[in-house]
Amino acid sequence: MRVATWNINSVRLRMGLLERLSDEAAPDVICLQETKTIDDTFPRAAFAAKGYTHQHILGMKSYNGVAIMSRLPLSNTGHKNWHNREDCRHIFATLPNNTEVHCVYVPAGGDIPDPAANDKFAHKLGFMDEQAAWWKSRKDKKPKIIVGDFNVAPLEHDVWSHKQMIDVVSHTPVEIEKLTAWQKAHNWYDAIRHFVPESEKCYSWWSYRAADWTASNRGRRLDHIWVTPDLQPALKSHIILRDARGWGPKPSDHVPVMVDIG
DNA sequence: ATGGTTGTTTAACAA
Repeated sequence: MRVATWNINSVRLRMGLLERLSDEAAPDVICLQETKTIDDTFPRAAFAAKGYTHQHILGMKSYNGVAIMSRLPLSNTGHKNWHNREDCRHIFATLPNNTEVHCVYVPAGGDIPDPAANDKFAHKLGFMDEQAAWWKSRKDKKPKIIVGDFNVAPLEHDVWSHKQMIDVVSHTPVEIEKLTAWQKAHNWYDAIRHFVPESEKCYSWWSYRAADWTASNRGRRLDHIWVTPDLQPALKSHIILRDARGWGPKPSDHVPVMVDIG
C-alpha cells in the first residue's frame, strides 16, 4: 500500500498535477493539505476518474482545507478541531486493513517567532500542545499513520542551514520542542527518517521566492509521515518526489512525500 | 539587512 501526502496549495488549480501523480506514482491513498476550497467545489469527479472513489474532505473558503483521496474504502471518517477554531486542518479515516490514517495541516505560524507578539505563532504552538495532549490520552493499540504539512523541520538536516534557520519560524527550538513532544506522546515513528539517515539533507518544500529553487536549494522538510511502532517492520520504501517542484505550468511549493507499507 | 513569489479574491491576507 502506497500512502502519499502533498500540500497542494489549491486543489482546483492543480488537479492536473494530481492526475500526473496518479499516473506516475499511483498512490493508493493521497492526503492533501491547503485544498483552499469549500466542499461543494472540490473536484471529486476528477479524483474518482483516477480511481479515488473513496473521499473524505473538509474545506473552507480560501484557506486551509484537507482531503483524503483513496482507492481503498474509508470507514469511521471524522475530523478534529484545535485551539478553539474550526479551520479545517485535521481529518481521519480507517482503511480496510484497520489502519487509521490522519491528515493534518499545522498552522504556518506567521513570521515573528514570539507567541506574545504574534497570534499566529501562538496558535501554532497551542495547536501542537493540544495534539500532544490528545494523542497521549489515546491508549488504544490500533495501527495508525499520521501525515501532513506539519510546518516544522525538526532536525538539523531538515533545513539547508541549521545555523541560519534557528530563529526562523519552522525551525525554532520551541517549535521543535512542541513537535517532538507530540511525536513522543503516541510513540510516533518518523517513517521518512527510517529511510533517510539523519546526517543527510532531506527537504519537501522550496520557497516560491527563490530566483532559482534548484540552484539555491534552500529547502526544508516540512511534510511528514509518522507511523505507530507496530507498523515500523512493514515500512518497505519511500519516495520524495523532488521533480514535482518543477511540474508545470504552476507547481506547488511542496512536493509529494510517500511511503510503501506492505 | 532586505526582499524576494504565489493563491484566493479583488485589497488584503496568508503562506
